Amino acid sequence: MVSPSSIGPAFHGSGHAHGACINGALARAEEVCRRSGVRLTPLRRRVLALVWRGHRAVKAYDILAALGGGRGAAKPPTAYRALDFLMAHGLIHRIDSLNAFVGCPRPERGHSAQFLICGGCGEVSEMDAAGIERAIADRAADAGFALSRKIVELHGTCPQCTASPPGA
Amino acid sequence: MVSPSSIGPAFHGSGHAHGACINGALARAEEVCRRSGVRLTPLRRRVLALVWRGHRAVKAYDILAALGGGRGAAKPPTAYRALDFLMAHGLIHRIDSLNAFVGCPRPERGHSAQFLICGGCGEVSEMDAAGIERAIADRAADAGFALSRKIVELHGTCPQCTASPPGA
DNA sequence: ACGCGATGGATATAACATAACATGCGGCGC
DNA sequence: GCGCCGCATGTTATGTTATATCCATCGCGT
Repeated sequence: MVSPSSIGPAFHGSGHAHGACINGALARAEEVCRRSGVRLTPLRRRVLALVWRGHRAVKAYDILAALGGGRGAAKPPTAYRALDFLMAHGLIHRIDSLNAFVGCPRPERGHSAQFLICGGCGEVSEMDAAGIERAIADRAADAGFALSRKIVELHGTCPQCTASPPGA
Repeated sequence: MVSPSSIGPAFHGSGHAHGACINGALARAEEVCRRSGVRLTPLRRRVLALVWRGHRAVKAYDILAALGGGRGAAKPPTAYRALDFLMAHGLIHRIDSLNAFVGCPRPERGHSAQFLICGGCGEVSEMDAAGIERAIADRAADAGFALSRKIVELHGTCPQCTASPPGA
């Protein structure tokens, strides 16, 4: 194992038992909401599960389509409201460079994260790298700039895709 | 001059002679295009000047509106094509978290930049901080991740706005 | 004149996001 | 029980951002 004690930029590849990821995420979400005294309603739970369908970033309109396919189709605000709630409670993150959302593996901790985004398989891995945080904080301090939101989205190719590209 | 040898996270505040910024940017752009053997057409030049109207990020549809106000209004592809060209040649950057574009003060150098974005005045300052770059490269290497595009967008409040908030 | 590539115009539509208002439903005081 | 309140969701409409596709034009080499 590369990074035992951090979130770790571990890419999952194609063959892992993903059900455990989803169930774990839902359980952590229940706990977070219980502690904050807010309600993880069935709709919000469904949306969270949809975001956790994989380790890729999911688009709002894909959520929407999955919520209500046919006639009684869900409308955009339904999805966006649930997503806003989940973001407000740190259960998901928005990836601005993709206009998409990804589940947070550590919702318990208020954190500012960095993301590795593989252009091959689409997988998004969340890090909490102290070195990057520190470098950013130092440079902002030099500039007299008071930081609020730090966006670090790193695009590239994950180890698995470097070894065996998806197209090959 | 505040930061003689670096790009410097210098915020300009409200009172500086901005014409020089625009003219300088246009002159650098001419030079970059000349060297690359591509054409800075009148349209592209106009769009670049519009992006440089200030040190804030500018939205594509604001460009569009400025291009053709009335009946013979410019159409979206006109603006996006010019913006794509300017980005391809490093003359402007896209700020993903704002869906907007900002002029690059150093188009000569291929660089990967970080941005400080003030929520008070809207000013965007470009940095090229070696420490941040290094921390990111190190962490990506640890993860076996091959970087291509690095997005670092830091939201907060600039020194001027910290001292005297725009609303006050 | 002819072909060719680059440029930009025109039309249409896709993709992403929010405003404003209506409805349902559960808790709570009384 | 009843009225009221607040939250969550549904509904309608619209605003914002971006792209696909096809076509007209222009400069240029031959």
